[in-house]
Amino acid sequence: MSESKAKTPSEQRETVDGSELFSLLGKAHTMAILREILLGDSSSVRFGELQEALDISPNTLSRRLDELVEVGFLERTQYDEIPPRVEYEATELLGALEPTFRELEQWMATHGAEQLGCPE
Amino acid sequence: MSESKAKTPSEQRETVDGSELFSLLGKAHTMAILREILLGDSSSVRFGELQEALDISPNTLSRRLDELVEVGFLERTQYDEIPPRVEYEATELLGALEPTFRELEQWMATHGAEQLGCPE
DNA sequence: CCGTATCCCAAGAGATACTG
DNA sequence: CAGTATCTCTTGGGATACGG
Repeated sequence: MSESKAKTPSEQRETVDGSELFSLLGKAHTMAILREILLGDSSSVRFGELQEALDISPNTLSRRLDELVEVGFLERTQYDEIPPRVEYEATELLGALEPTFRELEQWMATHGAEQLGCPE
Repeated sequence: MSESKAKTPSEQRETVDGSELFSLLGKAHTMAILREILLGDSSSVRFGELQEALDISPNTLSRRLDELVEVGFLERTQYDEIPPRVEYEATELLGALEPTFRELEQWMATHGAEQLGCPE
């Protein structure tokens, strides 16, 4: 079992200011990504999975994931295998927000919004 | 007591889709505005108040308010007086989101974010 | 497989000046 | 007082091609 994981050094700031955070939430695909990870079947997701499920161009998805890691919402784990594998999963920080998240979804369901994320 | 109110006709859609909504939340000053109205002392706010309190240029503030009215978060009431007066207040729709909103604030307080909104 | 590097185009935010 | 009209500048996202 040579797992050989490697968490990205990730210069994650301990403090995140609110404006930055909400601005990130409003960016394209962010909510869809979080939804996939937080409310999806598995607790972790691979790059390709997201790309396929949400139909995002790789550069945009990459940026979004970076940002989410940077604010401390996601944790990136890289497995040194061939072919390469990378998993993203929710941090505790984000986990603490899950109830709120579900509440939001509930609210949306009540008011005619079909689903989160998925611009266009 | 010549009140002479006038609610803006407001072509408010009944259904709002999630992406549009989160995108709006992420736009500059949106959260700050909602915070001011939802968690502020008074339940209604005037244009000038917001402009002063949040330091936003009038055109941007105007756009933001329009959008918030359009998605059904705010209600605009115009008083036909001189000088003109306009009040914005939270709709029931937004009101239903207040617990979630407070939860979010709580979450932020716990994690080092000082305040919502206020970009830069 | 999981990205990065470029280029281009569109949306958005601020400054400023002006109007009902 | 409460906005609108422009204009400009920046940011952001999609497409595509390529790299470890």
